Amino acid sequence: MSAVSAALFTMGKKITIYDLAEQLHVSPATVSRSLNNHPSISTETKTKVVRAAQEAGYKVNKFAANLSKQKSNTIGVIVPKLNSAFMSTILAGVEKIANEAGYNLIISQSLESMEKEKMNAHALFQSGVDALIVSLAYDTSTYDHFSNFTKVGIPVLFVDRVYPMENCSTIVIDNQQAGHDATEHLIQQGCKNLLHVSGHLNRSIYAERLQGFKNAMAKHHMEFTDANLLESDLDPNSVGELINHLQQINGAIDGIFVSNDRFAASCIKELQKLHYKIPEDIKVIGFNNDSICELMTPTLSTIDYPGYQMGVLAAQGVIGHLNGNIDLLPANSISLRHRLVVRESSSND
Amino acid sequence: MSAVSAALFTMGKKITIYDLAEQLHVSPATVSRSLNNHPSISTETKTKVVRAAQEAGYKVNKFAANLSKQKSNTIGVIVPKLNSAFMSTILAGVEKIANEAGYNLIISQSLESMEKEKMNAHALFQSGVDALIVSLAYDTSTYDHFSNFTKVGIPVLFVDRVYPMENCSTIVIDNQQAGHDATEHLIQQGCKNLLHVSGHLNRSIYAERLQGFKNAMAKHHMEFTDANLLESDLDPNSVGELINHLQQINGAIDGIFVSNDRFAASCIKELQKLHYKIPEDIKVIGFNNDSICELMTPTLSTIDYPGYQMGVLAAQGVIGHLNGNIDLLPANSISLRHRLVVRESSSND
DNA sequence: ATTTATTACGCAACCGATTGCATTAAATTT
DNA sequence: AAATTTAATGCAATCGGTTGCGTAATAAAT
Repeated sequence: MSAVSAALFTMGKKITIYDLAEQLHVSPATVSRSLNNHPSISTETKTKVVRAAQEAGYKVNKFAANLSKQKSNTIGVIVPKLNSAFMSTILAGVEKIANEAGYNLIISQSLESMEKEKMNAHALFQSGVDALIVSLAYDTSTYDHFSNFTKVGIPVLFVDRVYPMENCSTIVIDNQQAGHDATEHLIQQGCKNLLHVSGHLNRSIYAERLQGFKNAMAKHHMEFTDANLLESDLDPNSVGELINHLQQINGAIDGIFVSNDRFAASCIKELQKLHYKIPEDIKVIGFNNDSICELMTPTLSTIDYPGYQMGVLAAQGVIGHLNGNIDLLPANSISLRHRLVVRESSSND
Repeated sequence: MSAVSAALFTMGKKITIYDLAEQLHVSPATVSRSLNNHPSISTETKTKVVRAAQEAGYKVNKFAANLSKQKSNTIGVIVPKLNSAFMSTILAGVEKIANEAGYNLIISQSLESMEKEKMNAHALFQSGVDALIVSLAYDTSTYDHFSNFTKVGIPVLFVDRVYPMENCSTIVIDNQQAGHDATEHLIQQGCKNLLHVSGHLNRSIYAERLQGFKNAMAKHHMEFTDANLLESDLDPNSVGELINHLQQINGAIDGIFVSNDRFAASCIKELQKLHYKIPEDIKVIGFNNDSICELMTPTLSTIDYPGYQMGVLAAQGVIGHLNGNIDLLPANSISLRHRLVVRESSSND
């Protein structure tokens, strides 16, 4: 390292391509092209420039680069809640890929509110993200706040909590089949009187799981009535609703399919307090394969749900599209495989 | 909305201050100042400009604004893992405040590796973040990658997994006191033979908790030996080490203080498999007050740990500093209150 | 040796907003 | 009425890269 550049470096002075250009007696254009490995620059000058840049501790000014390229190298993400096991798993997958590809992530949470989701979407739009990955809030019912993006060609990709918008791909699992599998499992374990504890049915994932539940019942000649369904916000504080429901219908429920492991865990805990034996009296199956499943007593049967994979795919999808590589986004919907995981809470022995 | 601006709007054409300037027969400077509510612009023109901007669907180009202001309105965050209950809780707090204050968050995870942490730090530096919030990786042992920031005056704030760097504030709890409290609780419950399962001791939080553990033992005239300590990576797969340790020391451990609820849960589960009764044979206390504590059987005693608050404070700290409001950053260290939570896993009855 | 391709690089406009320094017009003071 | 403030706005440079187009120099073709 030369004395001069060492001095500049330690001084923390931000050096620009103009500085390099001057130092090397070439034009800023040449410096820029060299740094970006442009074909029309000789290998000789290229290496010269690159080395000088290194020595001088040169960093591109992203603002300037973004401005002229009209591209931010940033992906926006909106999730309902950051502090949810499942969502943070998706995020971990997204981050892994984005980071490897040199993309930044701007992450925001809607806190399950459409209003905040809108605000986040606008903020991200302003920030000039190159793509948007979204998992919808509970109560989102209009979707205009995403059309800003699609209108100007910014890809929007929905993950898990999806909505079928024009030109937007979705990454999901086959929730209906999964719901069916969970339900059929309970039936096969001998349950005669089923209950499905669902999330808000305006979110398609829950509606589809319910449909799977109904299908499985029908398949096994069981009649579905209101008594078989409890729609919940799946918040731990709402466990009381389950107990109320059980008392109201006054039927001996012997199998419960809960659309979420966390809430299933809370339910089991509460049922145990009321001296129900799980699985002897009531068999329970959850959804997600949260790490909590194996830590509970009894361990919780569930549907394994590839959150990390979904995140990975989402990131690969948008980045592949942006970079013009394998472009998954023309695909309307990508559905990942789920898996029934049988544990103690639904087993007979 | 005029026909012209409506047309522009639907066309998705990006309109600039120059467009507005032309349309209104004023200079771009006036438009810019009006939009930024600069005092030297008459109220009349201000409202005129603002309204026109609204109608035209004008959005500032952040790249350009960032470039000229040399400020990104973005805060960088590096956490060890996104998909950790505790970290995502911190993040939720950070996001809440940042979002309210109009700041974006660029989040990245080090995956407990110093190398990735370095790369993330550099990437964030490149991205021109205005501030950096960090929770350190397990194996981080050098800290130069943060001095780039401090050198050019970008505030760096450590949360939870901290390191005392020149000019960097930290947000923590009193880990030593907390470790002491947890330990003393076990002693008061009658435990005579303690074990502390710690995380890597090169992370100060774990070293401090261990110190608290030692202090409590000393206070109660118990001698600390190697048998009383198991250093672990706290990964669920490492539960075997605990069992090995118990067999090796061949002493009837009757109280375990685990430095992390998740791992405590795994330990309890494993101990139960080996027919230990918790709490009768062995009392256990964890750390964090993870939501899992209340879902386990037995419910897990722990130290309540204000993760969300830490996130909130971290964000408020850097933003307050950046905006020149209440500036917490001169404070070397901010310590939040912890709380002993006694549940079944450590109770006598 | 002359013409035609290639290669390597520089010029200068551009991306869109910000801001110090005039400048003009209106208001106030002397 | 002349001089001085004050208020409101415009000029033009600046932030740091990027990139279309032109050009000089060298190589290849005729």
